[in-house]
Amino acid sequence: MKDSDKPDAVIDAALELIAEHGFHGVSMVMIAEKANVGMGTIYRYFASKDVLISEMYKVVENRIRIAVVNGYSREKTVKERFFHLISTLIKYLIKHPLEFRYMEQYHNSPYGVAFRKDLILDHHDREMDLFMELFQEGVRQNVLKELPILMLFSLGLGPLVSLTRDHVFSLLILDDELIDRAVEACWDGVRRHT
Amino acid sequence: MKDSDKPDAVIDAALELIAEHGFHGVSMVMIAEKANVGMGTIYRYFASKDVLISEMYKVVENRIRIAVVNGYSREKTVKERFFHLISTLIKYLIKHPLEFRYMEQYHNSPYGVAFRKDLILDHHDREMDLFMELFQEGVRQNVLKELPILMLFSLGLGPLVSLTRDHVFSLLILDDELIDRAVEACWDGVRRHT
DNA sequence: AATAAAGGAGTGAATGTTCATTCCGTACAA
DNA sequence: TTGTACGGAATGAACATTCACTCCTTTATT
Repeated sequence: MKDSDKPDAVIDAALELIAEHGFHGVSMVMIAEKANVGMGTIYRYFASKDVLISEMYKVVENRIRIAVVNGYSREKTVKERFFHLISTLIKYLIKHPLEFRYMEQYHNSPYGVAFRKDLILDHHDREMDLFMELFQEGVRQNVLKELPILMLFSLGLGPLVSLTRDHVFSLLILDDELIDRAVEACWDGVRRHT
Repeated sequence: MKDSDKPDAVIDAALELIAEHGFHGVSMVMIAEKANVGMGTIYRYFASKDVLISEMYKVVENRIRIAVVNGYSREKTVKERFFHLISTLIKYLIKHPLEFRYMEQYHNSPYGVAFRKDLILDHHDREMDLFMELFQEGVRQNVLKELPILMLFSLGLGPLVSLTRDHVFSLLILDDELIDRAVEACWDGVRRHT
């Protein structure tokens, strides 16, 4: 065996199980079994279930950031960048439904609440900062509506979450064309109408 | 004592506790204590914790429906109706943050997933139907974008959830003017631009 | 009207189960 | 042989649910 696949195996197993059954529907035994690992092994790498869950968050968040930053250029127009960010994000999440479901659960749990405050108030997250920066620039250029940044954020990203969820739960099938039209609609929501 | 306050007391206590600590952060003992009721009493009215949680959903859903339907008239234009529905909904949820938090948790839990499918596929929910009907009419009149109804739904209501959450967690203060501007922006998202 | 019996709402300690976490034994590497 | 990664049975705490009991109200009986 390589220099320990184990932690990764644990994270992958946990991701799959939690996406399906929720944080509290999944026991450490279930995770250990799915990962083909002993109970004790999990605790060698993660101090507790809570720590495991938080580590998973960081892992997923990082994967998303990497996907989204790829191909992003500060040289492009605000509109182009907006389109790139939103549609890349939707496409990534649709391709990785387990990660999407995991994130959704995390954000809507007691973990997520405290986290959310830090995130936005302390500006610690680089992915978020990308959006902040973009929206700020958009407002400065009179391209976007003159609203609090956080509101632009909700207007631009709120539909994304809802749409992705519908797709993940097969209530709707988002193909590339439909995604484009959705992003166009989000853009209509945030952009300034002369 | 009146003809049994107990079940209501249980629901109110549970609502408060669950909004704060999440489904699994709340034990039946905690609920009983907060409601000033014996453990066994809860089980006289609700067969299990799961049943209690589902009943609570129905109660909250109904309160919301009543608030939203009030003042709604099929005679008004699509735009007027859209504004009425969305802003009434935001205002109600801001006024009842416990109910908002409860609903959010429910929708993002294993309960909510199955539920969500029924809801949309079986058209059983009257509040939802109000939106469906409105969007359908809007598309027919060429007032709204020609997109799947479910997409219009996400575009119109996605930001609402996100905005309300920001307000409830004090990341943003939504006054009436800001709400109006937010709904205006949502409208820009779904409406057809000539 | 006074008294008794029934019925059922309300209670909370006791139960059995589930789970996170621990800890000790095993296997393998150096 | 010593040390390190691993496994999984054992532990104890927390929890949902039950049940035998206590009122208290309503109804029946005299």
